[in-house]
Amino acid sequence: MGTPGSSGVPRPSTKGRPRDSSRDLAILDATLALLTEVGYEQLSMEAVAGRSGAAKTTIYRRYPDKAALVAAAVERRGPAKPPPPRGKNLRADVHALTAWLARNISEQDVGLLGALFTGMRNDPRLAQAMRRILRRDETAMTDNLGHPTAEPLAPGAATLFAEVAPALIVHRVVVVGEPCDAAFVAHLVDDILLPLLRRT
Amino acid sequence: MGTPGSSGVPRPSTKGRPRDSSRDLAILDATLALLTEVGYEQLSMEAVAGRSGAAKTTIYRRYPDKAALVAAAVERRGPAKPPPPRGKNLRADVHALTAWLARNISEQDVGLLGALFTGMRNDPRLAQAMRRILRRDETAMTDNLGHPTAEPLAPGAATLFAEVAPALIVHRVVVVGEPCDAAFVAHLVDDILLPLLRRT
Amino acid sequence: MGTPGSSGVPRPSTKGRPRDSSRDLAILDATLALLTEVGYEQLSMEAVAGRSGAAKTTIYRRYPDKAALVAAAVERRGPAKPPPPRGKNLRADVHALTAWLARNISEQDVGLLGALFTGMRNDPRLAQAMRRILRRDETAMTDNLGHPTAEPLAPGAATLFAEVAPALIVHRVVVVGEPCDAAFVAHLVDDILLPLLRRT
Amino acid sequence: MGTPGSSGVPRPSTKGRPRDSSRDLAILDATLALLTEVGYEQLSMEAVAGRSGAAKTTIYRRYPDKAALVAAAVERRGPAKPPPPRGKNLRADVHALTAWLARNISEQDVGLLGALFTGMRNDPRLAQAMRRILRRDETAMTDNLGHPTAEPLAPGAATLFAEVAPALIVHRVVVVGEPCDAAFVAHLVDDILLPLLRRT
DNA sequence: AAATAACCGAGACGGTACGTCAAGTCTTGAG
DNA sequence: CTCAAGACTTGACGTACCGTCTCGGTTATTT
Repeated sequence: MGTPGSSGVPRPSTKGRPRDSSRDLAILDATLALLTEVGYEQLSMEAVAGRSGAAKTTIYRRYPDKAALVAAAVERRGPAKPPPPRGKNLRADVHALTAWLARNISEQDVGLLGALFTGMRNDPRLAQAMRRILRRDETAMTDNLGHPTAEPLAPGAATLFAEVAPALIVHRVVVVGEPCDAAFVAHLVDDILLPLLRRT
Repeated sequence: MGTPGSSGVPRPSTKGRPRDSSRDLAILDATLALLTEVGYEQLSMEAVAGRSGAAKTTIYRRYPDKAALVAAAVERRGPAKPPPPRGKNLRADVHALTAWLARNISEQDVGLLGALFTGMRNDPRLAQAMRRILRRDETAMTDNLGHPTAEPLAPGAATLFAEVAPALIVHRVVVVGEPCDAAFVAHLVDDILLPLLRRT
Repeated sequence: MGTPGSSGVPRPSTKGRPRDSSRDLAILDATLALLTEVGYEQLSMEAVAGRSGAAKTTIYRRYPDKAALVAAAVERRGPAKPPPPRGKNLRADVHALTAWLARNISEQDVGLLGALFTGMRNDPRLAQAMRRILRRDETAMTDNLGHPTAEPLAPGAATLFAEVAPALIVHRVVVVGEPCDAAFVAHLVDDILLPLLRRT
Repeated sequence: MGTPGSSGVPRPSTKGRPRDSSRDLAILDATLALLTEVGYEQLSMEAVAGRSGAAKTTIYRRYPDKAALVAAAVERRGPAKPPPPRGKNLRADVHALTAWLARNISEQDVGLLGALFTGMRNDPRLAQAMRRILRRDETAMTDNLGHPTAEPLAPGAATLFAEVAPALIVHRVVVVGEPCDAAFVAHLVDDILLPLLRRT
């Protein structure tokens, strides 16, 4: 991908002036900020350069194009930690997890989806990377679900949760166009998720 | 929106030379064709003009910008008719409906989502229009579900189906990035949809 | 030229509804007004149509293009009458004539020159027409010069005056870019015109 | 004006990639060529870009609009050198100078006048620049007139020549619309210029 | 009186060119 | 070799007029 963390291809090349790592931060910070401000389509490389104080060359030396830059910026942010389950009450745990997920997707992942669409057409490998990031965030909660065994769950319940909950939240935000408020989260938990987790 | 299909408000304006409806067709056809060929982002007004044989001004007279053009092009296409339920076997009916929905979304609605993202930032009313079209397609099947009563369903089952099935299919295509093949449809029907429809 | 006054080619055609002569006036008035307001280049047929209340078709039915329209508008204005010579004092007569000419050229003919330049490239016959109008205005004063014989003049003095005076005034306004004020007129009369008229 | 030739103000800006001077040449050459081929009105920025091989943005980076581009193109051409006076025969000197001037104006300055008219309305400072160029060319001959003193001349004779000769030549070409042939030059010299220069 | 024909307004149509913006590449000088 | 700055090509944007072409409707003359 050409990101600094990647190992092989783009040769960190021991000779010459070393890359200024403060530039990495500035670039990715500016990208994230602009991404949430104006969205993916309206985000211009020129604006990233301007805000970060870096030259366009410096950005293009690191990332081959806009989509890669956005991918790197979002990847760096890292998977936010989901709230740990209390373990006593299954509904409370699922509800907390769902609410946290709804907030995360609404606030952060929407911008990513724009990048995904562009990337899908231009460079399948890039689309793959975007998907990996999105999936990483979505599946981050799988591990913590049902561990302390509040209640016996069907086998594959965690996987099922990780499949259904994000899908419905994304659909709500993007296609339906209404916010993931408390009522929606409750509906999601009580009418869809819990029946599936218990009965499967 | 000013699209030809809209009633009343934008004054068909009896004065002056009437619009050439063959231009409408040519423009929308070219738009749909290019949309599926190159996707929303790569679709340029210049290309639409070129392929349709219409001048750019003729397009801009009808639609204020690219997003409105795409919205109109997709709206015209109309909601494809879902397969009618046989009524004997609930699983067979749900499966047929889901498979049909998966095919439709994979083939047609993906391009729309790109338009939706751009429209969300630029013009909320446009985003609203795009959502309306997407929802219209998604809810088209609601009416036909469970009518001949193959099996007693939970109240609100149809609504629930219209909420969950499209969400998971879109998520599969866009975020997961894998095709909605037979195995996935079966999984969707047997592990998620049928349990919800029967038990709620 | 296609102007209503012209005799031959475009057939006033006795059949059918006759042309509305009020449209002629409105069109030519609007043209003259816009010509002085924004100049020849910035004058658009659309603006003439808008201001005159006539449709573009109505204008193009009368004049084949912008240059012809402007030519007709200026021609209609007609040659302003130069002041009659008093006859007693040659210098006074020449001065009055020159001052009148300077005013006329500054105020009216400047717009024409733009049309002339366009016409020169596009349609030599049109350029010819523009020149005829300009020359008609310029030579209008020839007849009245020196008739009551204030002073014996060289043969061809009137022709010489009609050749030199307009040339210097046009040059002053267009190329030098300074106004034809009293000082310039006096210089023109005393240092150039009178010596030529008396001595040739 | 921001033209490359201007000193100081517009910051040559030592930072960044310097402007490619070969682009300057290509652009101005193409402009001059097209100017003489099709005239000012028909000269399009797109054509200049095409012929010069430069992108439109490269042209617009240097010149704010068409008139400024034309001004720069003409300015670069520089004042053609008038023929040096032989000094023996005043009439021969004046005739040579006049013939040279007639040729120059007919061939080159006519296109400039079109630019001047547009510029006059759009930007007075630009019109000023165009006038400066035209005047520079016209007054280029003043210095060489009468220096070797072929014959005693009236004071201010050179200035008078620079005022009258160009005016009559421009008028002949533009307004009268007839060529500055040998007969006209002779008439100009013998009937107008020499009497003025000798007697004033 | 009816038919015909040219007129008129309005405005759509295919074009050409405009001047702007952003993308991604290239070229300088400095470190 | 990196960095900031900015010039460069490319291609699309949305706008303004051009000159032509329907429309529905309006006068006139001719049959």
